[in-house]
Amino acid sequence: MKTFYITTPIYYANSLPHLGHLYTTTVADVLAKHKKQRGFDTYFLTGTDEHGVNIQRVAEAKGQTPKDYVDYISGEMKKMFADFGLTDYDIFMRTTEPFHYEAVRSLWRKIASNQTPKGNSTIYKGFYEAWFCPNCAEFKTETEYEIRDGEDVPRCLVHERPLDKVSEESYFFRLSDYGEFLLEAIEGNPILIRPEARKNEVISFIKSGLQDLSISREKKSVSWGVPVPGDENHVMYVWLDALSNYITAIGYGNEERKAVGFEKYWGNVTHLVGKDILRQHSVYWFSFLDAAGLELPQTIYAHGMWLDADGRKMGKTLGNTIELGVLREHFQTDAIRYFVLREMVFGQDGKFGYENLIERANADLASGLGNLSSRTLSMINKYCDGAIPNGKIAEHNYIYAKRAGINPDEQELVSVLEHARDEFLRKFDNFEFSQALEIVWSVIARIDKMISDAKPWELIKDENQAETLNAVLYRATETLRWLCVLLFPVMPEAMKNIYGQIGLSDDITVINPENLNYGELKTETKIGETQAVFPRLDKNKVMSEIMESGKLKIENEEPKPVVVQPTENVLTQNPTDVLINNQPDEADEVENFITIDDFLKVELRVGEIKVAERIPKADKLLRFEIDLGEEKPRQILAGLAEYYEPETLIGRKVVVVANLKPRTMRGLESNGMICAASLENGTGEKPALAAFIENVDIGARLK
RNA sequence: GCCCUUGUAGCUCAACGGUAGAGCGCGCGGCUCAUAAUCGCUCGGUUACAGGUUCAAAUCCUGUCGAGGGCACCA
Repeated sequence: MKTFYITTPIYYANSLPHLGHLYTTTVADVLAKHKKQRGFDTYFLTGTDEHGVNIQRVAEAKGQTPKDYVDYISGEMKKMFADFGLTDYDIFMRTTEPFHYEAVRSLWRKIASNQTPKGNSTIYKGFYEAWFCPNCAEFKTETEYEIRDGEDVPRCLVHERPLDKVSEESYFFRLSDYGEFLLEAIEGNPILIRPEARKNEVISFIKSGLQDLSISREKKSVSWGVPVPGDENHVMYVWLDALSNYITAIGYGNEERKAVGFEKYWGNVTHLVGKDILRQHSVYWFSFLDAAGLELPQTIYAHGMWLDADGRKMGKTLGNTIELGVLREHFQTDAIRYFVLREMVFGQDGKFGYENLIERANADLASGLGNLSSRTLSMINKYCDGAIPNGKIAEHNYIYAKRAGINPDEQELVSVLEHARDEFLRKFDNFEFSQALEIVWSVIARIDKMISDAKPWELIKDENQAETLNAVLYRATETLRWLCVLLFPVMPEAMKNIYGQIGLSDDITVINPENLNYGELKTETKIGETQAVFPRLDKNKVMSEIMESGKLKIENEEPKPVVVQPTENVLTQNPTDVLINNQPDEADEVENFITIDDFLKVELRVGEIKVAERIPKADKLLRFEIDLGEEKPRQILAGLAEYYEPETLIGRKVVVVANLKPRTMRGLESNGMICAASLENGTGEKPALAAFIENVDIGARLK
């Protein structure tokens, strides 16, 4: 039997679930359901990565044991998955499972017993150097210390005291011997790393030279991890422990999971990862696997990140994150699933805004698929006593069918459906979900058009058209049946629902779309009770509710959690090697202060508007000449034309960013920026110019 | 500084080197089975710019500019 093994990253258990977790897991769930339908023996892994110094520290800060803490986080993750219907995973992997300890230790031994492609030992003991703050009693990472001008020794950000350079014993993996092996494996295989652009990045990273990788820490500095076999003074450090979950979960190196079937699944694994952890999943993971004498994965696919509706990165500070609570409260799970697959070109970054989601749900689901189902079934109720009519047209009635604009031969529709189905599957197999869905929607449009052309509500009045009417309704319903099967993995609940409304009761989860045959929908089948599957959303109403809940949330916000940055290995040169995770998480976002120096870079000055006028053919721009106490007034352009009459601004004193890089707009150079309070919540309210209550001198600097 | 990707309609995206299309949105008209739905029509493009190769370029090559990303460097 063909097998398919799909994994999400195991999410690092140091922060609560967010959109990135939901997204990757959703895609994996869709793929798993799809492959199951198509007869694959499918295995779906997700879970949490639960070791490491970060978790140890967060737990300590909360006065918990690390185990209690990761139990809590993984519990939250499972709850979130359940909230969004993501319950079909075969294992929720946790690296704290005893079987994983056993297996990863066995993997370590296996690797250690082998040699690198260049005949060296794979693992050796060395030293790595790190900066240690005695006051904190902790090693400090790049993000936790600063190097001041003219100083060599970094200072702890907490105590501002110079750090000690401490040399610590560590085991290293001889990654530097694997460059050629990796290049050969990756360059020659077009589907090993996808998409192509990411593959190129990995290749160029490898070509720039690989350094050996520290894979352990002394137990005295990091205790929360898997002990190194044969040296209980060390625990494994991050990657070897975390990545290996993909094999330990299916039975590598342990008895407990053996029954799952490492042999049958491993050759057919697809790893979904965020682009931020691709390198670890390729360079490190492939090398570990080779060192253990194991096959490489079939495909590792790096997907993009979700940006906000304006294309900016999401973050706490910008307040533009998508809140899972809001999604759950206001949107159908199936609509979210559809949206994330339809809206993002898989592999590229995508934009996620509540408004876009509402628009998609209304246009494609409510008006599109939902309405087609609704109009078709309601006509069957009205015109055919609620039973699927016969779709055949007798030859002597062809003339009437043609008169109604209907091709008497259903073969034309059959080829359309078959072609759409084949293309859909082809795109799906190639991870082109967005395009696959587009194809399905072109079929919906076609059936809508068929109905409009045939006008069943008129056919019913003409007894010569009885067969035409039946054929139209049969064709529409049979198409719906096909669409339910195709779309089931994407929108499982809704498609089951429509499938049931058509009057079908077999198990849609195992209907292979490849085997769909036109005409298998049985005449005389009684259709089920019809109901709207996709509710239409009132955009304004939903948006204002979301805004309201957003405000409430900010008021009730808990104090910020302790900031913990990932610990880095100082010797390896990859400070950005963050843990298994994807999407920016809260812990990364908390610290976002600027220094006084940063602020002083911005030269804010008081200026008086001398001239203000509209610019021909520019709807938004106004041209100003503003006196900043310089030789002559500056020309500054600002997008205020929609909100202010230029005349009313003359003589006003405003705050100007005086050292902004000049920029040309509408052919005019702008030498600064006028400061105004802007309401960026999309309500279109007018901005307010910054002003002073007291009298101020022109040119005065603000600081 | 080096490298990768990308630039097509207001927006999101298509288009083996062969007549630039679709969806959404906008405007007009039709229809009533349906969830203010749906159907038709219209509007919308010098394919970022400049060269080159070719019978033919959105597509291939070179350069410029813009966007995103990776690495290095700096902080």
